[in-house]
Amino acid sequence: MRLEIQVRNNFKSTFIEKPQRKDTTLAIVLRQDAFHHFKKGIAVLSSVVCMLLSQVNTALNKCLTVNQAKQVHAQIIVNNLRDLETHLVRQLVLSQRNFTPTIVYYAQSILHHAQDSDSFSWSCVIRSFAQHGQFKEVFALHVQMHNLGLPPTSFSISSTLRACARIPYKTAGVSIHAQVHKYDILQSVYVQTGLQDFYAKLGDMKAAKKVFDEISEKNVVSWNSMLAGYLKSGDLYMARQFFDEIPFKDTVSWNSMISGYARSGDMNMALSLFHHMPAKNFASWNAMISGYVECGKIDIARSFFDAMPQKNNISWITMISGHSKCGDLDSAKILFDLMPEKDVAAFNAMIACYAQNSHPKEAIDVFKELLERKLIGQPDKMTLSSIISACSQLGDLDFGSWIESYMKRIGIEVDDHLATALIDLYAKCGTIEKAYGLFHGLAKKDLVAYSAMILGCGINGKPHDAIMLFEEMLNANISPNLITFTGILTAYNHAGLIEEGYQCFNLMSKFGLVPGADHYGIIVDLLGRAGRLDEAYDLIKSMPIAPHCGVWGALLLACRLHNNVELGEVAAQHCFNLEAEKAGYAALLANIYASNERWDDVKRLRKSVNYLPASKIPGSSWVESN
DNA sequence: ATAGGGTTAG
Repeated sequence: MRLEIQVRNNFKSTFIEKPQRKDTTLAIVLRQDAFHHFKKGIAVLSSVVCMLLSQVNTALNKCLTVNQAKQVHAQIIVNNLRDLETHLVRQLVLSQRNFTPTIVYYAQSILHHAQDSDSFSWSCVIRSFAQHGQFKEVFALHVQMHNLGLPPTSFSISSTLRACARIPYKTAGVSIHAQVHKYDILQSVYVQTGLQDFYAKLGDMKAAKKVFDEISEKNVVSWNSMLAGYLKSGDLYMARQFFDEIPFKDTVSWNSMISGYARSGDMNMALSLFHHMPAKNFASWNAMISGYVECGKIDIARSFFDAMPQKNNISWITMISGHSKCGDLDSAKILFDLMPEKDVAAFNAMIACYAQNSHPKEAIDVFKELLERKLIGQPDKMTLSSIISACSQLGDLDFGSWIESYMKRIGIEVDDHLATALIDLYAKCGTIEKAYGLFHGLAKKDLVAYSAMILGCGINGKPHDAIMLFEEMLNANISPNLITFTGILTAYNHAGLIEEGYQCFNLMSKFGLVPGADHYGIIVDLLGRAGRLDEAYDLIKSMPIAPHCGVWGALLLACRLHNNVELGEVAAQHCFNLEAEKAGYAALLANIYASNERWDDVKRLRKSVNYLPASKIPGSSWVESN
């Protein structure tokens, strides 16, 4: 009993002296203190536990784990205090940063069996789930609550509407609209705004306008949400008219309009609004930066970034990814290193930067740094998508498998986005059956998924599967892009189907696509392997864009296969001019000379090109043989 | 509690 009082007193003093946000040292001390008592609390009595639960969480700012909740729950049961159960769920849900399936499942199961569950408790949990992006769960909970005969509340409704807008799930939202009338809770501004926002987010501006017009006392949020709807539907003109009608514009209104112009590439209008707006905040500056990044004006973007009086994490991240899009890895890394308080999204931007610019090793290094610095936070779906891509580029299936088990461990569910990354990984590493399995399990097969699978079949000796998938994709009205064609042409190439490949290559223009150097490279390879060297050479000469090393390299390889000296020399010369790393090409050319017994040329080449030892190049044992 | 700015797969 004494201990109980002691805990109470100590704890109260902790709670009264709420940590000041600015004084981090004090806050940390207090938090540790609170945690200490929290542990004691579990051991003492559930009434204390209950008090600690609500107050410790305030002090600790999110730390209740499922295991701790289970301990507390056990105390609650033992002491027959079941009217505390939903309180526990609320605390558990409120204290989470990331919702793992375990937590979701556990929270739901307590809620279902709690004796004190009422509309209010359910609503709290629903709201929490909605705030953390658990939209499917939100809707499921809404239905479960309804089935228990509990009436919805204004804030369970507004949260569920938010979820329906995000999933998006139109019929559900409409049925909630009906429920709103049935339970007569349309009077709540939150519900009205939620409804109007739901329709606006789904692009049904007519319905949104109808709800909007019925709101008797419109606040600025209603106006802004409508504005966002018009902007989302791409109707800039309509949006501008609406914007001009807003009686009391706030910063959000201005920012929305600015980013609308910025997204459509009209930076002049964006800039003029930016100058005219009365008070700018972070988002105003950030919208300008991302607008300039989007239209490729990285220097102007950077000047805005540098001119900002204060930057937040989003400014830094936008700028890092801006440099990344231009392939300027150094600038990106410099900014990343300068960034004062990196969060997971900043790491994601840097990892994606390396992964997308063919530096997979560096991507993994940054990932490892994130894992080591546990305070920053856990990797999320975006981190892992990029990392899987990096593994795939390295062909590192072991690390990839580790990633998969890691995802299970920290409770990240494999969505279509991640599954597509894994398809690519398994396909590139030769585990095509696994890739197929994931592909069939996709909720929605989109362009990226098809492209990954087509390429996977192409490089795994299943050209006919690739062709089938390509047709299936066209039947599903998905238009192929340049990357899809890389995949399908690779398939034709591996199958040695020359005419079909050529036809497919010509098909590209029908989709409004201009073949890139990579596509030419594949066709050159295809023709070249078949011995049609002159045709391949003519194709290169007809290219409207400059051929890169891959194209000339393909020709050179074909010349090696068919021992053609003249074209081989031409191709090799181009390769030498284009790339610093000449050893491989030199070895190929030398092989051609050697096959033709032109030993003097071999020696001359050896002198003129400073190549690496032949052991680096497969199938080049010629060096020692003469 | 409703609104705005960023980071993910081929």
